[in-house]
Amino acid sequence: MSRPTERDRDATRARLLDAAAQVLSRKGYSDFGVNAVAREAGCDKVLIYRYFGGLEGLAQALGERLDVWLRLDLPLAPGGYGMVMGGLLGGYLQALRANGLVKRILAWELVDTGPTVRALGAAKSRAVSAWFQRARAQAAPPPADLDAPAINAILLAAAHHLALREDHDGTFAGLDLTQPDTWRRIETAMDLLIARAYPAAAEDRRHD
Amino acid sequence: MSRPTERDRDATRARLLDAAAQVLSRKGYSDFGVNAVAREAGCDKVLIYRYFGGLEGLAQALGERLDVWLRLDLPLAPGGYGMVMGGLLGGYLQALRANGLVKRILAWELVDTGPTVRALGAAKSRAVSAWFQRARAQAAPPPADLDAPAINAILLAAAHHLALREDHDGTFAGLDLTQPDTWRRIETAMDLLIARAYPAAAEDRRHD
DNA sequence: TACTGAAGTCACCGGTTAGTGACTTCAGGC
DNA sequence: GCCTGAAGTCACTAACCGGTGACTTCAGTA
Repeated sequence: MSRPTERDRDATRARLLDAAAQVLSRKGYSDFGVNAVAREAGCDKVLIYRYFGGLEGLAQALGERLDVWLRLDLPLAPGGYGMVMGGLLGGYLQALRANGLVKRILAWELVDTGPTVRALGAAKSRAVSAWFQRARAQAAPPPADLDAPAINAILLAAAHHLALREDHDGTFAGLDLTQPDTWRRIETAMDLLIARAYPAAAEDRRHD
Repeated sequence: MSRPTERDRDATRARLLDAAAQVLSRKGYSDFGVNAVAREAGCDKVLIYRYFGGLEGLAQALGERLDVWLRLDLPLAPGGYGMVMGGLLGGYLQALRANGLVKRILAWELVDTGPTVRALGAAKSRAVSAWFQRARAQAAPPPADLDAPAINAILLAAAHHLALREDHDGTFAGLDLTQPDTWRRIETAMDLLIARAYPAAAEDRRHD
C-alpha cells in the first residue's frame, strides 16, 4: 500500500539517521539497536549494515550531525570574566535542557563505555569544546588568583546533572525541577555563585 | 564437590543480596538481571522469585540495606553555615567517590525509569535526605537573603556529576579526574564557592 | 528488449533474557 | 522409620537481540 521505498539510497540513509535520533532521544540508549532503529525508519535492519557498517557507524554519522543540533549561537554578554561566564553558562544550560538528544548522550556516557557511545561522545565533545573555546577567546582573561577551570567545571557539572535529572524524575535535593520557577531560582543561584567567585572589582582592575 | 547449599534460607537470601550488590557495582546496571545475580550467588535464579518475588523485590531489599553502606558518620565541622556546608559537601563527595555501588545507582537513575531502579532510588533518597536533615539540624541557619536550597543543590549536583564522570572516562571539561591533585583543586574550588556565597560576616552578625 | 547491479525484503541462526513447571534432596515432626 | 514440606536443581518455553545469506524487485543502460 504505502510506498516508503523509493529505492533512493541517500533518502534511506537520512531516514535511518532521523530514526536513530528519534529512538535515542525518545526511548533512551537501552532501546537503541538495529532492530528498533530499522523499525522506526520503516525499513530493514540490513540496510544499517550496508549503509553504515553497523550500529557503530550509524552512531558515528549521527555524531557528525550533532554540531548542527547543538548550534549555540548565543550572543556573548559584554562585561568582565564573571559576566561572560555567567551568560555562557546560562545559555548553555537552556540549550542543554531543550536538547533531549544531547541529554540522552550525556546520560549514556555515564553508564557505558562501548565503541558506539564513544563515537557519539567524541563528536559531541568536539562540538561543545569548540564552542566554549570560541566564546572564551572573546572574553576577558580570568582572575589570575583563581582556579577558573576548576570553578567552571563545577558549575558545568552542576548544569549537566540538573538537566539530566529534570527529564528523569524531576526532583533533586528537594527541588522540583518540573517547575519553571525552580529553574529561575537555579539560574539566579548560579549567577550569584559566579558573581561572588569572580568579583567585578578584580576584573575592573584589569581594565586600567 | 563444593557444598554451598546448606538449605539455609536466610543465608541464601543474604548471598543473593551480596551478589546483587556485586553485580551492580562491578558490571553495571545493564548486567543486573536474575541470571547474572543467581550466577554470582552460585544458586538458581528461581530462588530470587521465591525469596524476593523477583528482581524488583531484590532491588527493594538492596535499597533498604543502602543506609548501611552509605554510613556517613562524619563529624560536623563547627562554624557558621558556610563552614558547616563546606565540610558536609566535602565529606559527602569523598564518601560518594569511594562508594561504587551508590554511584552505579545514581547513574542508573539517569538512564532508566523502570520499577527496579525506582525501588532502589527511593530507598537511597530516603536514607540520604534523612542524613542531610539530621546534619542541617545541628548547623546554624542559612543567611536569610540567600536561596540556600538552590545553591546547595547546584553544588550537590556538581559533586554527583563529577563523581560519576570519574569512573567513566575520567575527564570532564578539560580536567583529568584520574589525578588526585585534580580532586584537591575541585575541593578547593568548592570551598571557595561556598565561602564566597556564604560570607562569614553575614553569619557572625547572627551570633550577636 | 534483455541484462546487470543495486535497493529492499524475508527467513533464518546462535545467543541471551525472564519466567515457570517438574523434579530431586534433605530436615524435622510424629 | 515414615511423611510432609521446604530448599535447591534442572529443563524448558517464549521473546528478544545482533547478524547474515538468499531472495525479490526495480531502474538505468547497452
